[in-house]
Order: sequence, then C-alpha cells, then structure tokens
Amino acid sequence: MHAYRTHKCDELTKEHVGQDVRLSGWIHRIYDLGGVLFIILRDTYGLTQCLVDENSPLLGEINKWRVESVVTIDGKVRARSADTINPKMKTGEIEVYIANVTMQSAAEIIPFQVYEDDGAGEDIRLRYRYLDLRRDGMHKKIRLRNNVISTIRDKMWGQGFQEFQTPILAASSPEGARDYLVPSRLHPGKFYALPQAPQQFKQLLMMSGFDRYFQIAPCFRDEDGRADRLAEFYQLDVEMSFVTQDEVFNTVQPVVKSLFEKFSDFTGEKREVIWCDSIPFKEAMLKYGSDKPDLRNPLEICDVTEVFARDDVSFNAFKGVISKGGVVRAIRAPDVSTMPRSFFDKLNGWAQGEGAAGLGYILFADGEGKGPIAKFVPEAAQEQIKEISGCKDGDAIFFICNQELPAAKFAGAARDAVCSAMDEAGIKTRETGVYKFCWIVDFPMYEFDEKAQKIDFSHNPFSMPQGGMADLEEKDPLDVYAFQYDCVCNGFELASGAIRNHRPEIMEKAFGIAGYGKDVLEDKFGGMLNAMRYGAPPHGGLAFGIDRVIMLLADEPNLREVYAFVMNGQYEDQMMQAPSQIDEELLKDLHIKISMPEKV
RNA sequence: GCGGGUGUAGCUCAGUUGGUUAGAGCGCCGCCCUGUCACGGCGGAGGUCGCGGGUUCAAAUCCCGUCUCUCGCGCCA
Repeated sequence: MHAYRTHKCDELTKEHVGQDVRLSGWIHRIYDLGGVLFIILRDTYGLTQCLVDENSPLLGEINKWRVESVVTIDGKVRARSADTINPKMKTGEIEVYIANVTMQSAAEIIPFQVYEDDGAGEDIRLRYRYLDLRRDGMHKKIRLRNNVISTIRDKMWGQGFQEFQTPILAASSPEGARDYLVPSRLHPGKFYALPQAPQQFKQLLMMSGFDRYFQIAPCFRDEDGRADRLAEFYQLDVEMSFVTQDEVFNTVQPVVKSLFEKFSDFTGEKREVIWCDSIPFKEAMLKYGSDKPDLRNPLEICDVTEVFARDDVSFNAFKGVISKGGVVRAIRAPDVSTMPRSFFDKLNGWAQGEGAAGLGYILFADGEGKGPIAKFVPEAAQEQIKEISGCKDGDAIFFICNQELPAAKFAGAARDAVCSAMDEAGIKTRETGVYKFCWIVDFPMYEFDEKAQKIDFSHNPFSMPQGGMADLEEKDPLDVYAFQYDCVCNGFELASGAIRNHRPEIMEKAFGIAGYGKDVLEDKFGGMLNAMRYGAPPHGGLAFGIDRVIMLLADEPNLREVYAFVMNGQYEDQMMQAPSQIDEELLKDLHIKISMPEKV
C-alpha cells in the first residue's frame, strides 16, 4: 500500500464499499459525539468523512486531535445508512471506518478558522497566508489564476507567438515610475533596476528579427499602492512586427475575448462578454470623464458651457470660471425627478467630500425647471440644456464647472456617483453580469505639464506620432495624436500599448519637442536608438495586466485576492518580513551606507 | 505628502448622555453525549479597550498627539 494514500479525498463512492483504503490530508472538522467521533478529512480535491466509535481503542487518542493537523488514516469504506447520507458532499454516500491512524503533523491552535470564511482581517490573513490559502475560496482563485495563465500561453502560441524571457536585472529608465534598485557588488556605487516593464527589450527583439513576442512578464514599480496596484505584478506583454494598430487589435482581441468567455462563469454567474466600439481619447474624456470608462454605466456627460455663457443666464459662480477659460459639464440622470430631496443632498454632500463646492442640478418636472439653481437659468436656456443633453420631463441634470481637465475628471467621478446613487435608490442603472470592453484610441502625443510649465509626453515616449515626421514639424504639438491605445474593461485599464516609433530621426524630433536634447536621448536610450540605426522593422504591441484580468474574472475588489503570496497595501510582507534591515557586513560588501531621513 | 474610515478576548464584533465587575458569537480548555456533517448540553480560561499624554471624583467613551491597517487623492510615461 502507498505510504500516504490510495485515494484522494473526493474519490470514494459506493463502488468502493468494503475496500481497505488509506487517505491523507488535513483535519477539516471534528464532530465528537462521545461514543462516536467524526473526522472530516480534506485535501485539495475534496472532503471525506471518517469515523471511530467506542469499540475502537483509537477513540481516546483521536479526540485530542486538533483541526488543521495532517494525518494519514487507514480504514474500510462503509456505505452510510439512508438517513445519514449527506447529499451536499461528493463522497456523502460513504464514510471510512478508521482502523489505524498516523499523525503526520499536529497543528497548534489556529489564529482563524479555515473551514469557513470567518471574516478575518486582511493583515492577519496575509501573516498566515498558508492557512488562508487552504480555504476553499482562495484555493479556487489561485487555480483560476493558474488556469488563466495556462490558457493565455496556449492561445498566444496558437496565434504564432513565441514566449521569450528578458532581464530582471536591468537598467534604470528615466521615464515613468520610480525604479526598484539593486546594488551591484562588482560595480560599487552602481545599481541595476528591476524592470517596470520589458518595454525596450521587447522592441529590441523585434529589431532582432523575431516577429511575434509574448511574455508573462514580472514588472516592478515603486509607487504608492491602490486596490488595483501592486509593487510587483504580471503583464501579458506582446509585441509584433510589420503591423498596423488594427492588426494588433485583430490579433489580441480574440485572445482576450475568448479568455474571458472561457472563465466568465467562475463566480457561478455566467457573464456576457461584449466588445464595444473603439472610443477616441478626447471623446472618452468628454462623454465619460475618464480614459478608462465603465461602459456598464449608461450615463453620459455633455458640454453646456455655451448655455451658462449666455447673457440671460445669471449663475455667476459658473460665469466667473467660464470667463477664465473654464467649461461646464452636465450629466443627465433620467427619471429621478420624483426622488426625495435627500437623494440630491447626498450627492451634493459627496461632491463636497471630494473638495467641490457642491453638485448643482436642475430638475425637470411638470414642464418646468426646479432646484436651487433653476432660477438663474431662464426658460430659453433650460430648453437649450434639454436640447444638448436629451433631458426630458422627469429627468434631472447635474452640473460641474471648472477648467477643462479637472472638470472632465470630476464629471467622470460624478457620473459614477450619480449612477451608484440611482442604483441605491432602487433605479437600476449600472448593468451587471457583463464585461464591457473597448479600445481607447488616439491618445494625444503630448500634454502641457502645468507643474513644470512645459510640453511633455502624455503617455509613452516611444509611440509613433500618427502623422509621422510631418505632424511633428507642422502641427501644434498638443494637436499631435499617437498610435497609442488602451484596452478598458468595466472601468479598469487592462492593457496599454502602441505602434512604436522605429525611426531614430522621428524619435529625436519627438523628444526635442518635449525638451529633451539629443544628448539626453543618447544617454538614456542609446542602446535602443543604436539598434534602430541598423534596420528596425515597424512594430507595435501592448501589455495586459494579468492580475487585473483575474481580479475581474474572480469578481474581487482588489489584486491581493488573486495572488498566493502578496504584500500588503504598504508593500510589506508581514509573513516573510520584507523589506528588512540588512546586516552591516552585507552593506559593506556593497559599499552602501544608510542615511536615514531626519525625523521632525 | 494629503484626506476619509478603522483599531475592544486567538478571530469577527457590540458597548447608551463618561459611572463602579467591559459583553456576545466563533475558537480554545474540562466534563457529558452513539449518527454528526454550522452537532448539542454544562462549566471554565482568556482583555495594556493600538500607544502616549490630558480633562474628570470617575475615561473603551471627551480632548491633544502618535502609530496601524484600509479606501481614495497626489504619484503610477
């Protein structure tokens, strides 16, 4: 007989009745009824009920065992009597009468329960992650992750891509997020950087003549955390040669769509996968107030600046902002005019909590406009608002006034808040049970950096400007678009990518416009720039945040739920103690001295 | 760096206008129990009320400071 098991904990059925079997696993639950004692034994496959009764000399020993101990049980499979069959268990028709037991590893008292989700806080779950991971829900999510990654590999190879590996000890890049640095012992005073993404390496692979690259790539960024951000995370990194933007979409979209369709019933509810039309960045910012709109929310934003600029409108709070170049954005909320005053007060309170003066609105009911600011907007102007926004009797419209970018962003947040408020008030507004995808396209190449008072890249500096060199030379830089795109799903940015700039002279020009001289370009990106000078194919690609994909499929609110081992929001690992202080000797080897910040 | 929330038993939480012995469920320990599968019954142990200071006859409760975790802003090409 095998040393540990003849069967797994989900295998035994009526067909095995009478057989001598050996099972190993964790003690899931113990029911001690005095003269009879049940042990529910668990492995990753399932549960099996084992028992002893007072005829067994083992009863006195087993009743001292604690849950989560690992044991090996020998016994005979018995059919359960009709009245003791448990239809909720796969093995519920049988039980194992224990003949012999071996305690493999006794468990101390556990800090939280494994058999149920007892609501233990995240900090303690992470500190005892190996216990947390034993729970059924976590087991399922980690297996989902593994299955998603396996499926991605299958589908990408199926599309003619090959999987590459790129350096982890890489060079620091001046753009983007802060780098995690690794000191070099052999080169005192010098550092490697962990890659924020294998961006340059994958482009270099294209220049090396490999046509289709992908990688499940670890990425590292030293910025503050969020529910959907981690210090280290994984991307499905993709790059292709001799392709247009549409070809990238047409190649990747079926992979992602079928991936989601394959796993979209993970939560038990089958979700629809809908790929919506692409949205230009500018339109997304106007209509949704975000470059990652949640298209399940049907509310749209419109611009009503011209209405509040009219001479017959006397709402001075907005007029003052408009005169300084500001805009007024509006969100139509259908069929809310019968909502109680508290509905609007709550949204107003939300806006104030966000740092705004409030959230002005007009109600259209009984053929007239009502609400606090309606009296400043005469009927003709109200008609114009209706025309622009599509408002009709019974609707309300909310207003946001500010300079263009903050107005767009705040309108986006308000669009979400209004939608949630309507859902809470019982007016079902946000769609559920669906993954709504779209591509956001036509990102601007540059933006005006208010802080530095200069023009800078708005996204990826390696993107190809849509008009090539001609656009860079002739157009206002702020009017130049890039072949740059994001893939958005349910309000999350799942992927970002671009057709790259493979022409060194265009690259020089592009960086020049952003104020970076040739010397800076050579210094920071000399390796790749040189590669471009020896024959670079037109190429492009993108990178999907795999963790976010899994988070959406698992319907979890944060990324930590879909990683086996993960750091907390402060990017600390309380289980393994990272980061930690390092021995003086080790630092000496690296020629590093710690200079702590002064505490005030 | 900033803002919101949070912190009471091993875990999840309750705790009134400040009031004398800080509670509950689960878990743990002991005893009882032959059909449980959220077993049941009786009994018990377990607390620096995050930490420090202050107000008060009296503080889990009020005030000040500080720390933790968490959500968001900044940041994340």
